[in-house]
Amino acid sequence: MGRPPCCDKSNVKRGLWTAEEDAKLLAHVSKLGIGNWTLVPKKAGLNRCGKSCRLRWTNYLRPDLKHDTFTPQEEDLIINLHQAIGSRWSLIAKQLPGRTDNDVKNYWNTKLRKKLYTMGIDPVTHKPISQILSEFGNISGLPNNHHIPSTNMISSTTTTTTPARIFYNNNNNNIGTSHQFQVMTNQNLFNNNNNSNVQPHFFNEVTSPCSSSSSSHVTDLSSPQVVLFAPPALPPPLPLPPCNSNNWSEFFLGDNTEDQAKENDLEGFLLSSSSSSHTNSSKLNYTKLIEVTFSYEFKM
DNA sequence: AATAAAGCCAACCGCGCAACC
DNA sequence: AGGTTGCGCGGTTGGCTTTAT
Repeated sequence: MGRPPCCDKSNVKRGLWTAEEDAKLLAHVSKLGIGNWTLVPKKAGLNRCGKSCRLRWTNYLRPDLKHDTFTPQEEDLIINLHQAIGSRWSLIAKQLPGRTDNDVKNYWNTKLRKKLYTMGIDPVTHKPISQILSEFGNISGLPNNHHIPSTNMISSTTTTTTPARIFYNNNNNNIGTSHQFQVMTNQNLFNNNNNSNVQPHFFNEVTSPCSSSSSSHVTDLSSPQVVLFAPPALPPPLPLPPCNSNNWSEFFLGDNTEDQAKENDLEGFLLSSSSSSHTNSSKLNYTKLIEVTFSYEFKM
């Protein structure tokens, strides 16, 4: 009963692929195309699991893949989409021609999360870290000013001159408006009389309740050298969907197949908006996506 | 130059769902 | 109808490379 096993896992090679193995797989797929992956290793003369072959092809050998570094436009798009839909890497990758979900995921984990931290933004919620700390103070019964920096001050460990761009949905037809975060070094800070009441603040890592990252990716923010200033009056934060995949399914599926159809609409929207140029259209697409997610948020 | 720490990314793991028998 | 596997996905890890001390 059922399908036959794809391979004998105890007898297949694992680990890094050699150039020879790559050549065999490439030759096989180029000649015969992608069929049943479980049959590929045998036909291609590879001592690998079919699943391993599929991953090698989709993440590395596919001829349409880009192997160069991510462009600033791609970075923007990833950040915006991550804010909108979370870590749904396959959907995000579909918006980036030539990039795989693994590429996007790795780039996010190694570069973009740190970049957002540096800009004083929590990469999970995309809220200013100061706001999270403030909310945490409220939740834990602490007064907002108890060991918490003022709401427009965020500390970080590295220096940068890259402005933070956050898009908020204030549910008032201003979707897509941006706020610039001014990045100041300590030297700038203490030369700035207008901010003389602001003191550098030390705090430990801010963890998200739905962070699923391994501990090896902890970011230490205990030695602030840079202070970020957010606008004094932040617009309402973006309501975020549930964070784990199960909740996402519930989030979309909600009650019945009608919601499933809406999820398909979302995916259809993402696919239809795919473009090799992410300059102006990416922000437009993103704001459209926010509107979609909001319709679900408010339905619950 | 040697060693440790951090960065990076390819590959693996495990899960949910659909397909298959 | 129900057990099993294939596929696709997000999360995690191993190990190589780069950087710092």
